[in-house]
Amino acid sequence: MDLKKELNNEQYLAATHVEGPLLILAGAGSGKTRVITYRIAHLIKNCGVSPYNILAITFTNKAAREMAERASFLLGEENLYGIWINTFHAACGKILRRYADRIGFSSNFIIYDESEVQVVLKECLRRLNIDEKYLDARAVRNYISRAKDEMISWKDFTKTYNTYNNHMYRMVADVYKMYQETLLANNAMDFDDMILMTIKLFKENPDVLEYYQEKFKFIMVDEYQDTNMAQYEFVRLLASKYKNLCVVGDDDQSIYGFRGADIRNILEFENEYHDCKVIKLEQNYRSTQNILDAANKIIRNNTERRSKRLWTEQGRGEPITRYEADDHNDEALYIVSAIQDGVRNGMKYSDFTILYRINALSQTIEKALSRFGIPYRVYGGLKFFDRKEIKDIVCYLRVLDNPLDDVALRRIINVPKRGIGDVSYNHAYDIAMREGTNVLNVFLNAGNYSELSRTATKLTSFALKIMDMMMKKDSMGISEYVKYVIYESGMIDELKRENTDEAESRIENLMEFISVANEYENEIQESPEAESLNNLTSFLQTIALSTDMDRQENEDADMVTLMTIHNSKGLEFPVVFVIAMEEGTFPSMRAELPEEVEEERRLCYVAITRAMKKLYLTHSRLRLLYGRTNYRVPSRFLRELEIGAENEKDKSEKSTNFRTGAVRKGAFGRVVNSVGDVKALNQKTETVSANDFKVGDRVKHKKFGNGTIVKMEGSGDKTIVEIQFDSTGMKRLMLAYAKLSHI
DNA sequence: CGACTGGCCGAGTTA
DNA sequence: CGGCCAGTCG
Repeated sequence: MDLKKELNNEQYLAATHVEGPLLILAGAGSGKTRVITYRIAHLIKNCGVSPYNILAITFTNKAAREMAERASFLLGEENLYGIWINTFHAACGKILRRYADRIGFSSNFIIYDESEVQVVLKECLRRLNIDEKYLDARAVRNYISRAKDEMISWKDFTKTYNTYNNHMYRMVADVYKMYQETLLANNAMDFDDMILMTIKLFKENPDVLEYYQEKFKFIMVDEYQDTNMAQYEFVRLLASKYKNLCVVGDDDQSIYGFRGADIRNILEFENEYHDCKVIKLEQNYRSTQNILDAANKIIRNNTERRSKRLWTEQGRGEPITRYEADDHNDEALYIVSAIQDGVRNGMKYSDFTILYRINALSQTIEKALSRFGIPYRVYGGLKFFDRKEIKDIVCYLRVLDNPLDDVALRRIINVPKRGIGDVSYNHAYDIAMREGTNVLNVFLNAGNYSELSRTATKLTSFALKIMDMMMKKDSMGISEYVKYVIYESGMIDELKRENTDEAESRIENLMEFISVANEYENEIQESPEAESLNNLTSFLQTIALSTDMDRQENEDADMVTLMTIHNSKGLEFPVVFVIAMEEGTFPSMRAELPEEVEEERRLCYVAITRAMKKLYLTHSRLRLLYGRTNYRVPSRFLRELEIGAENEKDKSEKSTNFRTGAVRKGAFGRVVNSVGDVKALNQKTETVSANDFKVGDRVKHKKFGNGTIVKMEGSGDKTIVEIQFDSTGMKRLMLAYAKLSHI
């Protein structure tokens, strides 16, 4: 490991900084993960620091995993034994499990996801007689979450807002209080609480804080610009003894203001730690100069930032292409053809990524991709762990882990349908409260209560089934047990009886969940610090902190990727499409204040800097969104980028090769795109005319093989042919792009 | 008492 | 266009 050789000068200075605070301002693509991992390696190998004394914090599991992989590549896994490379939430989770009793929780506490939080809040609103029309659960959730980001407890909240005597805030304060009491009573925390409870633990238990301060003599925080006040405080407490704190971030990539990220944490790091060293990484190893120019052009419109300018030793590369579509379908078809052209020229599907501001925009693209047989995967949207069947099985496991988990119990009480509903549950809940026992216990003895007489038999047999499953808990491994519960619960039988495509896919998801459990088992075996907790508890915690991005299902599969810009942060792709660059969508119509628009602009900066070789920016004059078709105005970001729209007439030609950025007179009257590859322009294939084909013709397609045209729609460039292929079935293709030939 | 259906309202980014 | 709730049917 020759640091001098493998790092540039700034990277080297950052990686070899050992003691005292260090701020690394790392521009997009400047090799920041590289610097962190080399610094870890340097500390351990050259400075004699024990891995046990190192804490590295990231925001996503994916980033944590990548960092751990790269560090063990440098040092070998055996030399990392005892290091913590975790997300904020996972690190706090580990600490809290160990000391939960010090703050009034038991160590198998559960983490509520957003939908469970909503359920609890709705219940609170109902009990407080607050009309949801005036104050709904969503709004309350926002108030509470923002308060928690700033470490404002319900007591503080009440105090502060009492002085304003504002009716709305008073109500929020009441809900906040009841919400926290409910969580505590259920031995549950929300995501925000995990950080807050750890801070509380530290503040109330100096011995615990001291222990972790000593343990984590060296602390590193990735994506520091995304920290909120609570996370800042967590880090500050841990680092306050040795001050060996290294934070890495980029103020230009701060895009989580809406969840409380406070950009001041990074902008004011130097004031907070005044003897700190600051290193800027500006050399970019990811993108071409054209892409970086665009990024610089966009971000210079922001005022609240530290100056930074990305540069590269790579050449100018491909010009950036802007495409103005007629409508959302046209936009999708343009992307499809650009991808098909790229693939025809030797690129892989996995080289292409489509980024958008909001999840709803993936719909049209998905339809077009599947229509043309292009493999793709969508991150986000309806997430795996949000699917009904997955939540159901998770709730089964939660009840089996902790029979007092009423929220989970309520969810599975009628899954599969067994004729028990809310009314029975509520009766049982009241009885349990009255008698100081738990709901499951009441179910078991349902025959003794007149309120439950009608459903008593069903309730008792359900409770017995749960008890039966509980007995088997310790006799098998996690994945085996998960499988057992999935079948034993009757979920599979019910789905099989439904016999629909949807049920089929739910069964597949449940099977996939078994492999999630399987993966967990494998990871646990590799993990140095085998958890002392029982397997089920720890498995449940792990999946509570998992997201879609973390499931590495055939990661190297050759597929086009679709995701929101937020999800794309930290990733890179050869070809990037940023779609729906229109006012109201990007920037969002909700961004009104100047600082909100600046955050949108940073988001645009993030999107642009994901691209390595080629960047497409698309927008449409018409778009169907939320069930309405509207006229759209091009995004102000396109104007700031000074890239004119492509000429409509050239659509079919231009799509024949992805290298044809070409010079075009733009909508803003300026010629900006640099000249494309002339050779590539000349390589374009001759345009296919609709007149060359008719229904019934036998044709050949490069990918799908031989087939028969069964239908033709539209005319000219827009002709769509439906072909029954001999081996691959029915496909609908754009004639202009399908490159068909007669046989 | 629970299941099912129709109508209405709302529509962002996330660990 | 879709999720959720209220009202009605079984």
